[in-house]
Amino acid sequence: MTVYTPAETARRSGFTLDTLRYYEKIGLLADIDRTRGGQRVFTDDDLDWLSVLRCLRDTGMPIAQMCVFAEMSRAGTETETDRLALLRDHALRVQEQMRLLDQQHEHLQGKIRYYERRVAGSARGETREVGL
Amino acid sequence: MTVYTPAETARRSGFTLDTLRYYEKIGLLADIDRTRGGQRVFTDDDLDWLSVLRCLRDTGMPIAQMCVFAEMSRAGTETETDRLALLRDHALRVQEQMRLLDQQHEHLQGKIRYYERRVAGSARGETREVGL
DNA sequence: CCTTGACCTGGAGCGCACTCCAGACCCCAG
DNA sequence: CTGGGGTCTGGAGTGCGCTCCAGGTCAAGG
Repeated sequence: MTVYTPAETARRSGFTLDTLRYYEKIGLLADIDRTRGGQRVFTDDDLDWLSVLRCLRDTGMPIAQMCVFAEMSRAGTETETDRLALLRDHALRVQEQMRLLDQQHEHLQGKIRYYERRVAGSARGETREVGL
Repeated sequence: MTVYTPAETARRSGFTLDTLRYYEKIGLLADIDRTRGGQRVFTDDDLDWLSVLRCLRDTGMPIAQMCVFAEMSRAGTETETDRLALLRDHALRVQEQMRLLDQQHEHLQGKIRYYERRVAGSARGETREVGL
């Protein structure tokens, strides 16, 4: 069974070491193995869990809710329907986020085209900007 | 020419009144008209500009960079190529953001399907979770 | 053994983007 | 003309998610 040093785990997960320690402190990461001396030892399972945390974080879930999810994951199989509900709920918000991002990206592209026309125009000595 | 009260502008732009004042204070909003008494009066042009700010904000541009863009927009036509460059640059980041969000949304859907199988399974008395 | 770089803890500090507040002023419906 | 809700300013405060630090311990190569 492969294990990883803190630094290696940071590298692989994309979280800083400080963030990993922080996540453990607030209960997002539980039961991390230690050496006799007290240094953390991460496993592949830990990396898998970290990839879930990264997914939730990158999709904008607040840490408080991640803690709820982590807590439920520790609790046992009877929380699975709740976990499912939480994830479905979150997925809806993510979809809304994607919709908005797409829409604003369109707006941005429109602005860019506007400036492209202006810049091309001014090369030919044309004039002033008005509004959007 | 239509004008709007602060409250109406807040409603239409989706920013709070406090945020509008904050934006004016830091220079994202300049030359806002006032009544004799000193109260703000917003125009359609202001609303257009606010929709640009909203676009940039919603796509994750830091306020500092929005200030740069606002500054350039005030400066005159000779900054237009720079404005274009800034927006193109930002659009690239937005595309990367969309790519990541899409990918993590996939990950999330995978998790959801996993729990759907588990929940369906446990209804038939099956057993324990392992890993992802 | 010794060095030296990685790692530990608890707790303070930070950067961002607002958000709230006190105390005063404005303005319009009645 | 008055009442009350909307708005003003300057400045302090908030919440989030880390990030940094001091002062010490650990562990692997030479």
